[in-house]
Amino acid sequence: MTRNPQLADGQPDERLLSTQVADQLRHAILTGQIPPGSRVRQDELAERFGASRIPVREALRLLESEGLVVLVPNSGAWINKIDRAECIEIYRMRERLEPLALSESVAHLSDADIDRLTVMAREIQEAATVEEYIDRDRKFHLLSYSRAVMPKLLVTVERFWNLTQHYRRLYIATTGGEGRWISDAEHRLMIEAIKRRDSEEAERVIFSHIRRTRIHLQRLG
Amino acid sequence: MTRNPQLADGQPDERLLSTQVADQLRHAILTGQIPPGSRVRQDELAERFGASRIPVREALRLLESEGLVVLVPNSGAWINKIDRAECIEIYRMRERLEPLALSESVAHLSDADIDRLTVMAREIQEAATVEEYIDRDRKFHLLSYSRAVMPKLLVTVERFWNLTQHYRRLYIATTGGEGRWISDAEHRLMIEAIKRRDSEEAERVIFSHIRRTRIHLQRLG
DNA sequence: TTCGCCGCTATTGGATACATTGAAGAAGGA
DNA sequence: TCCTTCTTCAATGTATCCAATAGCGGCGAA
Repeated sequence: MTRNPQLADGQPDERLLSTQVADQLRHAILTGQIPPGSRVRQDELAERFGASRIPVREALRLLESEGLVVLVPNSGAWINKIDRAECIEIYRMRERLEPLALSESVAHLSDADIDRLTVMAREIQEAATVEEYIDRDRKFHLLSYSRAVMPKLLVTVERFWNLTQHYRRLYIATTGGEGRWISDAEHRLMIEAIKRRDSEEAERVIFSHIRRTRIHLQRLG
Repeated sequence: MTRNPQLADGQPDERLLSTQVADQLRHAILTGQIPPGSRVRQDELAERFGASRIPVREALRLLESEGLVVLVPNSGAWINKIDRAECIEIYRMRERLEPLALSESVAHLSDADIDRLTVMAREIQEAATVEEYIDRDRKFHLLSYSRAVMPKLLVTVERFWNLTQHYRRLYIATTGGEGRWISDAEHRLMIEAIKRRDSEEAERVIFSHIRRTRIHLQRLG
């Protein structure tokens, strides 16, 4: 009754139906299984997950707070179709926050982490499909930030990645081999800076990396 | 049935009980009416707002996503007692994001806005109580950012202000006249930069302003 | 035809009722 | 006395049911 929430680890209890529904829905959205702009009905989701509408509603509320779903009172829920302007805005926030995440992480990344990053960078280069690429790229960058002891920042960054997932897919699809080559080089430069524990240089590299991608997306419009 | 949510303005419909409950609860938390760390029971809130537990639960979920409330499954809800480390972390994110907000706003602030900022800066100086000070200071800074056409960023910044509200109160209470004098000077420098439409200088001033406050709070620990 | 009004229905919002959890306290033994 | 176990119950999680709303279609008039 008086269990201290400050001591509880942040992991939400997966036994709660609402979080299960939210997790599965989030996954379906991020993989494109449910396309942006499509409407989701509470009844349908409830049936799909074998639950009542209550946990479904709470899941939708959660995903709305993450920006993945748009709820219109008394009307319904839609998968958020993020427009170009919103995507650009998020990229500009990423340009400011991710350098901080990386810089705070650099000192705490283990040698094993760095080896892993090196392997992952190569695997990104070798990705054959768009899906493979964005999945590996995501894991690479999130690992590079992961040792920053700034939990709120990490959650925020991951949310931004989720929101721009579809645009990253677009980026990979529209950039030729040239864009891929530049990204791969930036990844290697970042790893080099990390190896030297040069957090300032790492900041600059990741900033440029995000900014360049943002500008590419801006030009597509 | 097919109303496009993208066109709907972002204002949540206040007629929804859950948002009403959330708004009132948020206000009660920010004013310190409900102290950090205290437990909130769904039944109590439901009775207090004359509603059932369903909208109360949704309100709690919303406030949890804003970081104001901590929910522990099958246990209960507490008002988030933000510890010093979390506060510092948020300040470090603010140091990165608010310069962007200000810089994007500078070009769009009207002359009337700038006059208003000038008046507000004076009113902050003249604030007699801590409550007056933090209220005016909050409105001053949020106005300075308000013309940035980056809605997500503005929402994020306001959330961070909400989360650190109690620590700003602490800051004002612990800093002597000296801290006040420096802040006031920084406000004036910021307005001067805005008047010259010098967004880069404005960025530097607001960065230093937040950073100095953060360091003061760190030293208190 | 086209515009506006009105009732219908699908869908969401909220209330009530039931199930489940887990923490405090009682009871029992070592 | 202290520890373990069981019981109990307060509080949350979920299901079901009812109310309210918004959008659609039909109808009629200009």
